[in-house]
Formats: sequence, structure tokens, C-alpha cells
Amino acid sequence: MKNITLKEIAETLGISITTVSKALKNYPDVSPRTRQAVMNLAHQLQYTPNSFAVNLRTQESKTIGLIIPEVVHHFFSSVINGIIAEAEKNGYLVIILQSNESLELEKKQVALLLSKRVDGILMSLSNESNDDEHIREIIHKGIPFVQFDKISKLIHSSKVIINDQLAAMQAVQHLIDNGCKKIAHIRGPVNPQNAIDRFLGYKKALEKNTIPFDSSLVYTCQRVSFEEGYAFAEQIKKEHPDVDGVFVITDLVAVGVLAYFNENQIRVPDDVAVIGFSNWFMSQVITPKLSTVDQPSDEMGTRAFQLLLEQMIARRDQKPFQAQTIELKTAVVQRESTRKKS
Amino acid sequence: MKNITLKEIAETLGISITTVSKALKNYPDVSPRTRQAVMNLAHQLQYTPNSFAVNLRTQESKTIGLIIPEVVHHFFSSVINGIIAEAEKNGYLVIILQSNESLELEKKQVALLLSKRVDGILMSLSNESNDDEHIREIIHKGIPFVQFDKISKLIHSSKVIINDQLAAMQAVQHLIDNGCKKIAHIRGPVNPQNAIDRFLGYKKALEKNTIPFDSSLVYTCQRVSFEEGYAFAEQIKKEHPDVDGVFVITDLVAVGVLAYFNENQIRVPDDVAVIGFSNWFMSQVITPKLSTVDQPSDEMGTRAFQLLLEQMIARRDQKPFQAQTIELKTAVVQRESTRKKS
DNA sequence: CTGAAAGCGCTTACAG
DNA sequence: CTGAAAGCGCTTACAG
Repeated sequence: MKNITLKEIAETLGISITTVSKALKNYPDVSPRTRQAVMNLAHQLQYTPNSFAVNLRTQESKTIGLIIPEVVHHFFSSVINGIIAEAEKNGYLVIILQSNESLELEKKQVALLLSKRVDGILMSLSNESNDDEHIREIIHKGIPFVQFDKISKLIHSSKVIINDQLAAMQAVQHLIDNGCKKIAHIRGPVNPQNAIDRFLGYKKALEKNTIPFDSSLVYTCQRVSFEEGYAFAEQIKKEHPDVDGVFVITDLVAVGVLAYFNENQIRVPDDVAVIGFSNWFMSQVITPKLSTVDQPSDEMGTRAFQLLLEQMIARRDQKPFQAQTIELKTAVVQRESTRKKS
Repeated sequence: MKNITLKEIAETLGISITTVSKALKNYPDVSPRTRQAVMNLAHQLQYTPNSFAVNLRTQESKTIGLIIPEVVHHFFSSVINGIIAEAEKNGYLVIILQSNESLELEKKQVALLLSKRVDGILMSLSNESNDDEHIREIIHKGIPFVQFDKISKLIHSSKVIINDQLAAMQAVQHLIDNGCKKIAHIRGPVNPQNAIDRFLGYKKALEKNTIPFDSSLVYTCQRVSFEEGYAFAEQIKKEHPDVDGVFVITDLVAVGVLAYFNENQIRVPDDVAVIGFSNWFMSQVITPKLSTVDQPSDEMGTRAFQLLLEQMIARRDQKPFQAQTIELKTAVVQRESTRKKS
């Protein structure tokens, strides 16, 4: 089936393409009669503008790119949800790419989006990202760009984040308030800023409560998986049988910890209390229900898109734009895994 | 930063745009020297073709659209994963839209993708979809189209599915083999084909085992949520205290059922066995671990894209194309929620 | 081997 | 109020 063009409408009506175009776009300098005739015919023929031509003419595609480490991930899929909803509301479509936590893939994907000439890019960094060249390229090209969740502090751009350090401090304080004396931390990989910040929050909380920091109580994930949680739980119990609290980088890993404890008759929270991070759905349905730090994922997506939109508009209108950082609120959610009998 | 165009390369080199274009695309009728010079300069200037112009010229965008009921959903997010990986491998980008199980939104999204002139559309129907007009529009326009998972039998297109009826039969047979005599079914909404088929599979399994079908044992979800599972579990126990097995439309709902049973000292599987569907990640970490039907989600995405690609290629080459249906294998996964002591 | 020209389908500054 | 024309940046059939 052929697509209708302005030309066909113009020919049918015996007027010029220019006038048809103007009528359709409600330019004021078209007579009401002509406008009406054009509108009617366009509607009747179900005319839709050829977006390829519009893109070329206007130099925008009303499409943005999103690069995210993983899609099958409760937190990230919720962020995606927020982004695509907000984008659609504003007439934008979203191309989603998954970096799989690989810097190499991430670089390729940035190049891909750049060559596709998306109007803007939203990004959460992969764990391997310690090299910023590809990101600087985005900014250097003047493409609107917003980082969220896993960001690089070294890149000057808009950001939507939480205060990971504070949130982690509160989580660990929560363990301490529940009577924990010897707290292990299963941290994320070495690169990501949020893993670093959560680790620093853990340290600070100990310090504040004059609990000595012991680096042998810190376990570092590579892939941030359920399996690692399980394995580290075992290792913790072997190496430090007297650990009575564990603060875990994210819920998925914490669930692995619980699985090991459950299977080995280690009572949670009585023997060891466990707190996760991110408030994944599964945390409220497992046994025992996992205490965690709630992090507004949907809102993170929404706000990230809004920030990007502001920047895209400023760019189109050739107005200056100030990068902004939005910090979202978090909250400790107490469930069974930390509720010690007192 | 301005983008480099063919024109600039041509002017710098003192040759024509035509020749630059041909050199870059490795046309044979360009002298090696010229080609080399063009290649060098293009590389040096980091030339990337303006995809807007290429799209307009070639009438394709190397972009496909995906409409899916929900993103924050273990099964669907895994399918997305399969799709975007396979698409990227083949040089395609994916625009993702979420219908939120709303027919109205779904229709808008189809129109949006059509007006964006994506090269193809991949779709899993919303629960409300009983009206096919918007889908027929896709096919009528000649846009390559593949349905997966939640399909309409009435639409003639390529499809990637599982045999829901058979899979459900096997799940219920599994309950029967484990000694269940009175089996309830928490089914999906009335519209979706897979909810209908799973229900039919349930009926068939009963029939085959000469267990009388009792419609009061069938409970119908509206939103297919954890909460509904919880509520129906309670209702089942009130209305039919002697039910000893429940087959649930999907794991998320089954987890709700387990939650109610756990909280009310109803022992699973000893008092009631429970089997879900789809093999969500959380099913293996809850207590008791949920038996379910495994459904290859990643592969479903991969195959759906492959089918779409075949059709896109056939269209480009003006070759005929036969719609195909791929049926993927499923398997009952036994875990704790059905392992009765015998 | 090279290049002038047409054309993809729009938008918009400009002339009348 | 209407329209001819230029131009966005490519690709490709065609001529030389």
C-alpha cells in the first residue's frame, strides 16, 4: 500500500504543496476554505507525514536513546517504565540498548545512537565504565545527555541520583539500632560510584558508632548476582562466625544471602540480620521478608526524561542550559530480616 | 559541533559527491587511489552518514517497534532482552512501547509506530485486545509484523508461541500425579488466548483423569497480580476447604497464593500443592520454592526478531513471504510446592 | 573511472 | 492568501 504524500493531496485539490503543508500545520496565512478542504482530504486519505522527510528537514527525530546495564532487573526495568511513559507523554519514542555491564558494548552503543542522530541520550553506566571518552563525545557533539543511577562524577552533565552514601549509612545505622555489633558488607564492584558510595556510607556508620572498621568484613561482588550472595554468606559464616549483621549492595544479592542462611539453619534476624538495597518486588515475598532501602525507580526515570527534555528544548531554541542534579529521597524499609526481638 | 557531510569531503578533495558516496560504500567503479583518499579523510573527520537522509532515500530506518503489555515483568523483560540483543546483532534498533494492558493505548502506539515508519513491528497483545482493527492496519500497510506470547489466532501473521494448552495440561497432570484430587484453577482474564488455552488445558487434564470439572473451582484474575493470588487463595480455602491443588495462570499470582497459605498455616504442598506458570526468577527463591512451567523467554524474543527480519528482507527484495508459526518447548519444573511426601 | 542530475518528502523564507 | 523555489543529505541510474 502506497503512502499518501503532500504532493498527492495538492494535485487532487489543484493547489500547491506549500499550501497543503501550511494548511496541515495550521499556519495562519491559509484561507479557512482551503484549510478545511485540505484537512478533509488528508483525513479521508489517512495522511500521515513521512517522518523520514520531517526528520531530515527539521534535524530532529523525536527519538531518544537509553543505554542501561540490564533490562531483566527489577530496578532498571522500573526506571525504563518511568522513562518511556514520560517520553511518550511528550511525544518522544525511546530506543533501548543494553550494555550488559560491558564497557566495550556501551561504547559501540553510544556510537550507534550518535550515528542514528537521536535527539538525546539517557544513560546508566556499566560496571566496567572507568573510561569516559565515549561519554565526552556525546557532550562534545552537543547532544543532550542525562546520567542516572550509575553515574560518573567526572562527567559534567545533568544527573538523577540518590544519596547513596547517606542511604547506606542509614541502612547500617538501622542494623546497629537493632543490636548488631559486627556487621559485614557485601559491596558492589570497584568501579561504580554507587558501590563506592554505599561502601563509604557503611564505613561512616561504623565510625559514627565507634565500631572499628575491619576490611576483612567487606566482600566484593563481581557480577552482583544471587549466586554471589549465596557464596559470600557461606564465606562470611566460615570466616567470621560471629557476624550478626550484613549490609548488602542490592536486594538480588541479599536474597542469595538469605537463601544460604535459610538452608543452613542460620536464623535471620536472630543470628544474623540482613538488609538489602533497592526494594525489589521479590523482597517482600521471600521468607523472611527482606528489609531494604527504598529507592524511587519510576520517578528516577520520569525525572531523568524531564531533565533531558529541558535540555533538548534549550538546544532547539538555542538557549543556554545549566546542567542540574536531582537527588531523590530514599527510605529504610523495615521488614522481618532485621526485626530482632528486643 | 557541525556534522560532516559528503559535500564537505567532496569539496576538500576536489571531487564530486557522487564519487565520495560510492567510495564510502565500496562501489567497484572507483579507483583505488580515490577510494583511499576518501576513506582516509572520512575517517579523519569522523564522518558518519546522516541517517535522516539515508532513511529518506532508502525508505527504511533499521528500526523496529515493540509493543508489550508490561516492562516490569520477569517474563516480558526477558523477551525484550532477547529481542534487543538479536536486533542489535543484525543492525536494528528497537523502540519499546508499553501498552499497560490497555487496548486504547495499544492502538495509539500502533499508530505512532506506523507514522514513525518503523521497518517492522513486534507485539504481544494487551489483555483488553479483542478488537483487531489496528493490527489489521499494520498488515494492510504491508509492514512486517510478528506476534508473540499473547497472540490473536484471528490475525494471520508470523507468531512465536508455546503450546499453552499442552503446557497447562502437563502442569495439572503433574498435580494429579502428586496425588491431588480436587484442583482449583486461578485463570487469567477472559480475552487473552493464552489464558483461554491454559484454562482448556486444565479442563482437559481433569477429563483425561476422569475428575469432574467444577466451574466453581475456577477463579478469574482481572489484573493478574500478586494481590489477586493472595485474595483468591483465601477465597478458595473458604469456599472449598478440601481443595488440595491449585494451578495458577502465572508465577506472580502463584506467589500471592503461597503468601496467603504461608501466613495462615496452610502447609504447601502437604495441605495444598501449588503450581505456577512461566518460571519467574523469584519462584526459586521463595519458600516453599514454587513448581512451575518453564517457558523460554529469551529465545522467544530471539526467534520473534528472526521471523521479523526474514519478513523485512523479503519485503525489501520484493519476494513473497509465508507467515510462519514457531512453537517453543515448555517443561514442568518440579520444586517444593508440589513435592508431596508419598 | 568520474560526475551531473534527479529524487526521496517535507518545511519555510520569500515574492507576488 | 497562494505558490515557486531552495534545501535538508543522501543514493543511484545514467551519460560520458
